[in-house]
Amino acid sequence: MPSLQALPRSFYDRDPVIVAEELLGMHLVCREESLERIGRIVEVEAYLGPHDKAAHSARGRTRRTEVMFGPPGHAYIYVIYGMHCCLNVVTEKEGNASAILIRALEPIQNLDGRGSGPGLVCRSLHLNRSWNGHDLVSDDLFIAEPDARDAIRIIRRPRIGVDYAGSWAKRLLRFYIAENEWVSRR
DNA sequence: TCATTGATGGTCT
DNA sequence: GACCATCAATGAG
Repeated sequence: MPSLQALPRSFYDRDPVIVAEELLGMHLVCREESLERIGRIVEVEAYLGPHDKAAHSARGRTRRTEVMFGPPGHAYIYVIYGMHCCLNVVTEKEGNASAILIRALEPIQNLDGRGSGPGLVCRSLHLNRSWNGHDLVSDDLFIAEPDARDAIRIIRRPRIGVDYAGSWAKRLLRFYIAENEWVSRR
């Protein structure tokens, strides 16, 4: 069994667009009660910060968005439409409030059901709001570079479900792996 | 294949 | 009380 090494905090402390593209193909690992769940990240969206009208942090620092404003390398998990959780990764220095939404996973190990769609990412990993703010530079929830990373082709598209954000809705901030069957809404 | 809708809750005004 | 970074099931074409 190869030992999976959590990516260092410096990985997250960079331009969110760069982090988003490099996250594609990485392995997301969640260990709970000796069960290890692993999914390959195949689809992400970048949210750039308070100036990005589509980002939660655009409405200022609140109880809900507190984690986004914090230091990089932490998990921002929120509930949407009452029944779904979405997993984000905080990027850049404390105060920038940028983050990457993990939209889809390709099952590698112990995933429950499909990992396709931002709500199902959390469901398949058994993540809930108690993980909000969790440090990803840890050994129970983290992202690691797999031993063999296939060459991938990245597709850039506008983000989903953010039509209210004016010109920001048109920006190509959604990234996914070309021709991957686990990507949502191809 | 596309459009509609129900389930469901936290956050902000 | 309105608004959502949703999903699955349904029914019409």
